[in-house]
Amino acid sequence: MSEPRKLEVLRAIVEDYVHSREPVGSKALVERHHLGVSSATIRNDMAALEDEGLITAPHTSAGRIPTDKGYRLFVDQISAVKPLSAPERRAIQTLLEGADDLDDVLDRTVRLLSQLTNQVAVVQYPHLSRALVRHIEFVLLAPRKVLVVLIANSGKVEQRVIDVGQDLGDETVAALRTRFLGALGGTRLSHLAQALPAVVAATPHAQRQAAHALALGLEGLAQSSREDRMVMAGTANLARSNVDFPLSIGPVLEALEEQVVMLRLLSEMAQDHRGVAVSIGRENPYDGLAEASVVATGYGPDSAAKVGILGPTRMDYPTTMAAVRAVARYLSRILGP
Amino acid sequence: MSEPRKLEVLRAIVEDYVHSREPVGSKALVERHHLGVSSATIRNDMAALEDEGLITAPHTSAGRIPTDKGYRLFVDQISAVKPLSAPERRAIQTLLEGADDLDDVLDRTVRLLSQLTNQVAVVQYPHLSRALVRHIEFVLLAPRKVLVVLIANSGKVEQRVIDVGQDLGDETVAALRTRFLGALGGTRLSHLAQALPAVVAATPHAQRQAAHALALGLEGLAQSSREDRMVMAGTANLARSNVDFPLSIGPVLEALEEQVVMLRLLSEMAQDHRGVAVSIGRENPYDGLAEASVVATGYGPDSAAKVGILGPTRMDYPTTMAAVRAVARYLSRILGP
DNA sequence: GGTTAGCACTCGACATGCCTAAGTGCTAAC
DNA sequence: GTTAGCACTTAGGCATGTCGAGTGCTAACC
Repeated sequence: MSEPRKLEVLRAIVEDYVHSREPVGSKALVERHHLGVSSATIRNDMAALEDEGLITAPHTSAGRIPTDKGYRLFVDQISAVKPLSAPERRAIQTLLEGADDLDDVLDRTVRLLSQLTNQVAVVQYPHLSRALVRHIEFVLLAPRKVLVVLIANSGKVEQRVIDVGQDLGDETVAALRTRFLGALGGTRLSHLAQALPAVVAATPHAQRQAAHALALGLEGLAQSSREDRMVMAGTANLARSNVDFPLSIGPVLEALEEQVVMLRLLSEMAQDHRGVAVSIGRENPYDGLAEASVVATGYGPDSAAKVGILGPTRMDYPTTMAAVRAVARYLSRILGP
Repeated sequence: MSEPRKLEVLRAIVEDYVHSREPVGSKALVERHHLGVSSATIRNDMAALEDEGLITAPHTSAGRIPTDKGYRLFVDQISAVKPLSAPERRAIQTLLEGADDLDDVLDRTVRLLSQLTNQVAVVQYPHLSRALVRHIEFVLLAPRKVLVVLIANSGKVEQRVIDVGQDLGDETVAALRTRFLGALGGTRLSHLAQALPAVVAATPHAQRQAAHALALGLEGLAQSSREDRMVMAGTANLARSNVDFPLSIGPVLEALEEQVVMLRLLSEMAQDHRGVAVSIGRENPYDGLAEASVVATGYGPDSAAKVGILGPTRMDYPTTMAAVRAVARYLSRILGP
């Protein structure tokens, strides 16, 4: 029994099953692939693969389907990343280049990626720890409520309403704004937290409380903007692949809606040597995704922000990985300097 | 055959069917409701109701289920809005009062509403045609790219990157900003479009092109912020009520994802005398929602922005309508002055 | 030792036939 | 206008039988 052929059999099983959605048997295998041996031999190989936990039979007399472990081996050792077709590349390029806004870019990206892969696409907002403070604005909404706006030179705008804890007038707010902006304009967002105490300390005693509240607000904005939001598209694709989620797509939708879950998942995934991270079935920390796989990769500076897709474990990994990687590259280029 | 009893029969059918999800027959009807007549009489009434297109039989020997038209009559004439339970009221109040940010308020609102009704909840961002221009900021990102930020006194911030069509320096941008802000600060957003040409006309000839582009950008922001975004929660509820969407929930998810569709739908719905708008099944202009109903109402000033839910036509309308109305009221109160 | 042919066995998928329960529509009597 | 009774329709459950795909095992083969 030769090792290489066993891997070849696994590859064939994965490919056929992904293609047909039906358990694949030994006979069909020798017919569709020219393996050079008889079905009986394949049966022996399959029994070995089953012993190793790489494939499993849904019931006694059915073909085999890959397990999570089988997919993992397939992704890690067997599959080659398929290059995208020329039209696909062109579509990515033209579509993404038409965008102006950051929101617009990300929106187009997820739509594109979901269409390309027929899965749910997600993209995380880019981090901006490297960005500089471009502008700070305080807007008095009510005597004690101030809208704090932080504009970074990267083009990102963050805002939040905070309670300053004391009544303020328009002039005071304007003065505070000038003070903060003068001291902090041009500061790196990542250094904002260290620079803030000095500004607060320098304010007149009467405004100290408000200044403190405002500083906290700004710090929160700089912080939260790091890994806050994500955009999503193509949830309807989940419904189409209804059959692939035996129980229901409910838990999957819940996971997608709980952005915290998805963001943690994305950030915890480690990219492999080819620059793409894959998390398969029960490898996912979240139970609702036990029958789903996530394919993701980083983009932008440090590849810190993530873009990826989510679909059933039974997916075409090589093609999907290629699409995710290609989109991430174009995205990096567009957002790059 | 008495008219009042016929309506009573329809009411009973709707209530039983919503409760049991099974076609309801004449015999079960007289047992569960004390109608004071025999099943044969009910059968005659049901035949009449079927002739009028208010109910229908899935197959020859099954009970009847309400048609869209039947639900419509039920909602319009028969049902009484159920008041919420005291705990529910308290939950709404405490949950919504803990919020600070506008984003936060809307986010909590949809989550709450989706839990309350077990449906998908949507809420549209409040309009700000009445709001005033609080601040305008131009940030030079690249020689020809400027980030335009419009801050309204309502606390809403809109942003967009535009191509100004000519190379600009930092000083020029600062000058333009001062010019625009000076001329437009305090203007109503709804009057912005009228006020802009004068500002453009007053700029030096060398900056005219950029000023024009910036004006267009600002106009777009004031415009788009009207009915731009919406927030959504509870899509997982769709999966739970799988059975109620015979074909698939795919088209429904598509509609929800195409925010334009939902926003138009919401804004086109007319509220009835009780202040709630209901759109049932095929009444919806969008084909994908042929088996869904939308219950919505306005909130905030002029009730211009909408909040509501989407679910299967087979839903508990009275309770749902009560929940939507209650949440809208609390929302108005929180966002009010 | 690895490979192959052959065979008994298992089990899901499908078709058939039968029966029951639910519900209807109609008619004739009240 | 209401009711009782009855013939009729049909979905769904259940038992049964058949078919085909696929497996595991054994014995023979290279």
